[in-house]
Amino acid sequence: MQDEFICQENCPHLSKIHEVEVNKIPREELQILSEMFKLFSDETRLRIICSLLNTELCVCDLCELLNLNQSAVSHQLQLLRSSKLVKYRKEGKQVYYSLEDEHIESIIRIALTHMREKNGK
Amino acid sequence: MQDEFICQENCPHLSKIHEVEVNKIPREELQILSEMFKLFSDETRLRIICSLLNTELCVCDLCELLNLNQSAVSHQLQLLRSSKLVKYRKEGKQVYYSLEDEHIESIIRIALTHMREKNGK
DNA sequence: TGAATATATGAACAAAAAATCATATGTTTA
DNA sequence: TAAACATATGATTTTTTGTTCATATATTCA
Repeated sequence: MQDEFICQENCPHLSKIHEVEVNKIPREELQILSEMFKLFSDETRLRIICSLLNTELCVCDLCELLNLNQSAVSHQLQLLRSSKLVKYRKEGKQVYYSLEDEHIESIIRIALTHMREKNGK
Repeated sequence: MQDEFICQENCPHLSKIHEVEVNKIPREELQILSEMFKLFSDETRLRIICSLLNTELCVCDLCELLNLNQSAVSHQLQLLRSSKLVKYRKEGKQVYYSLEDEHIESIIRIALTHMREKNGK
């Protein structure tokens, strides 16, 4: 994982590097962040999240909406749950899922804006 | 990928499902979005992105900062480039990378806020 | 022009994650 | 309490993704 070969001349730019070092977000936070983004990075999970933007839904609704089998949906919900992106409540046989908070919607909205600017017509 | 078994009784909730269907973000957009989030989902790439939050850096600076070899960094930059998250300019032998726009910083900031609320002490 | 430098990239390998399958758990109702 | 139903979960297989190694490209400078 380590390198032997590193630039020598005017590169690397030591003062810049120092500045970035000083202002950097702690490594542990970045690790948690990357795990969070990982949850948004799978299309199935993203579809689940977006389906929950305006309403709560039970597992079965999600299967129907996403045209996926129950096991796949439950496995993904498990991941979303354990990272606190969704919460759930039980009612009889059913389990209703909803988004944990409003940040999630904000993130989706901004990402959409960026995406439409960059990739949109 | 498909299911034989789908809930039958009061579930699925047809009117809810219909509402979600109507308001849903188009599938192709979600696919692009998920690819974008995928770029944020790897810790190495996230470290690259965050290093670029306030300044442009050349490949070699990034190697030094992240303590990674040049090939690994270049491969990740290639991904970030092809999804238009970073741009670059060449100056002599060096190539300077910077973030494409401000949305990227916004996304990081909001995600950080969410994360600190949920996981912070 | 040839050597040194900075970066890019193809291929191979290793690690991680998603889907599937089988089955378990927990709730309702006949 | 047994059957039906809704969901969860462990194990396995398949697919994706990241890193490394080797090498290619492009720029500078002697």
